[in-house]
Amino acid sequence: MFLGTYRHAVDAKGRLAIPARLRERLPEGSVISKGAEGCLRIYPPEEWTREQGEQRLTSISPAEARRLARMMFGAARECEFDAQGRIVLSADHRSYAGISSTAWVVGVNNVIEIWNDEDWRRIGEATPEEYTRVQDQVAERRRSIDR
Amino acid sequence: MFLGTYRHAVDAKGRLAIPARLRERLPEGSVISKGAEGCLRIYPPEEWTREQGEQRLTSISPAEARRLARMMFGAARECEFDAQGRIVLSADHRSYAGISSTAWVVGVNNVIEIWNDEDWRRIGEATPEEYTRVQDQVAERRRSIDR
DNA sequence: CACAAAGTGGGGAAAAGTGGGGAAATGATG
DNA sequence: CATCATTTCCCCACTTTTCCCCACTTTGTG
Repeated sequence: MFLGTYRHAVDAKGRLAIPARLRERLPEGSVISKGAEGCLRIYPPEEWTREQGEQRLTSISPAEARRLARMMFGAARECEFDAQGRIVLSADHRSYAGISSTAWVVGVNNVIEIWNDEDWRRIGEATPEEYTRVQDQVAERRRSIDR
Repeated sequence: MFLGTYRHAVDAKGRLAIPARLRERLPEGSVISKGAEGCLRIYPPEEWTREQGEQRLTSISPAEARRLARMMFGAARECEFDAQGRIVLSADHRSYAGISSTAWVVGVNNVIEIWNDEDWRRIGEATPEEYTRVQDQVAERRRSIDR
């Protein structure tokens, strides 16, 4: 389980230190990819497999499957740490997430997300009212699906 | 698993460097052929073998199957690397894929695809909003498969 | 307060990518 | 069959990027 929010520097080489608390739970073979709402996501191996499953492309895959597979796998990279526990964010990933010299690293239960300052501020600094409203929305949605 | 998108130069001799990250997973006997939507595809040996099995022609094969097999196997070549890790794209392959001086090399799980600038931009590049939508599609697809 | 762990920054070696020259192979032509 | 042109591919040189290593700063902890 990944918990907590951390604000770290991204240096001129695009390196970002992953907080030790989170890193110690990230095994070899983790994957970083683009996530919803413009964040980057680090998936531990079993989560990546669960998400992407076996989207194997063959000569007879339907057009929609081809498009999805191209985007999902093309956007991803294996997550490689240097001796200081940093990963290098590719130029593509940085521009997708709007990240320049700092980033927020956030543990979100089963995955780790990486955000730029501005976007994270919008999400992380919710007022009690917003928090309550969102909670109720999720609950409502669950009920309507279970029915 | 092949991951990531890379933009590389294609020189006057039609040579294209395959990114080291992808190349290190490509054994001897890999095959390059034409793919859907105007891309080129590199198949590792086991994927190529699978295609061979699935596309074996018999007396009862439908016309489209015959046509697909002729196109795909007729356009195929063994993938040969020089000492710098480059392959030579044949004139036929380059014109099929509309490739001149640059190309995108994309890891798509079990295969590698090669695209020209314009087509890849259309298929692979996505704003966070588009990407979020595509991800939701993958999730939706999974749910309908699991059911 | 001291020590250890975590995070930050930069220099330099190694690897990856790019481009071109020229020998060898291929094939066309007189 | 000899000659010339063309293509292929092997080799070398150069540039750029990556990543490994070291050192310093900051933070956390006993």
